[in-house]
Amino acid sequence: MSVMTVDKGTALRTSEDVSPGVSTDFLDGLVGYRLRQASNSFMSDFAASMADTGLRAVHVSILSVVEENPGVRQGEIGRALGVARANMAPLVAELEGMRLLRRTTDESDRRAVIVRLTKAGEALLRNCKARIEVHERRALQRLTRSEKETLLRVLKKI
Amino acid sequence: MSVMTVDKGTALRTSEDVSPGVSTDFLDGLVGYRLRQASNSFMSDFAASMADTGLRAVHVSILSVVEENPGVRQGEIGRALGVARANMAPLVAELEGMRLLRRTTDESDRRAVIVRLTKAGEALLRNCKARIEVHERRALQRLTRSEKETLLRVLKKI
DNA sequence: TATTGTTATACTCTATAACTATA
DNA sequence: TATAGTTATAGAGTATAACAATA
Repeated sequence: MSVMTVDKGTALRTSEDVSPGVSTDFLDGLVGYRLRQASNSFMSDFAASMADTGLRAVHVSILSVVEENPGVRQGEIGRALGVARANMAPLVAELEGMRLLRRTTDESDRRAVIVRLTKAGEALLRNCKARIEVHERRALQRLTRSEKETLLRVLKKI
Repeated sequence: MSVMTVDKGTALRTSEDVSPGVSTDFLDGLVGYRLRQASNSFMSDFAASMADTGLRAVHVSILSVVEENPGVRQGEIGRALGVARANMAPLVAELEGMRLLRRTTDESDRRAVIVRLTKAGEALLRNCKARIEVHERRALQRLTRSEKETLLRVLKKI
């Protein structure tokens, strides 16, 4: 690269492997920026490891909530996960289409839909959980046990 | 848009006041899940505090990189931020349309576009940085100084 | 009237392919 | 041929409004 910009002084550059010529010092000091970078890299890597199942992260989240709360109402799943009701409908329909869960009317409140895993849903969720454990270990392998615990605890407070 | 003040914003929503009746124990133990929850809540809160400027987070990131690297090429900004070239074009065009930066052809390589902030861009970026400082302090007010430092350091390693 | 779920819609973010103009 | 930028497009995530059935 032949074009040089004006000397910016004594800007220390840590180990940045992306675009070594460009400074991002202000952004690097922001928790919000780092949080989004880490989350995006984590999630895209996870999505790749789940590709052959046909499930995305949100599908696995739903299956996990249904497993822990058999007979939970669809709206409760959405509230627990922060997914709007309008977006829960197609997601749950997809999972039902894959025969991973069944939806039935709640007879004590016929507005509500009750959700339960099928055997296939339980089996696939078990498989996904194993992948998730592998992925978390791999993605966090550069962190000490203490750092992982601190990270989880601190993220809960944000 | 004339004089811009720093907004104090609305109440923060933490991850602790969602659906107490539904168990999410498995997800709660996953760093990937907590990371995404924290990042989403952080970013949506930040977006709200920026709404009246007409800028989104990615716009501010671009302005910040241009400020730190006057005369940087458009493609370099994208590489530094992890934004694909195809997506940089409309983003930079938006900022140019707001008269926050100017694009000129690099005469030493006429394929490339060189970007510089206008006075209005410098002024609005200063305002945005003040908002960001307020937002980071408020979003992380429950963390100790040591926790913030650990969080930043650990996020860099993911 | 309020709530559950559904449909339609829209905007952002991300990613890819095809194109131009320069190198 | 390769690179910088542009345009078009598509999938995923997120959000709101309008609606039907039920409470």
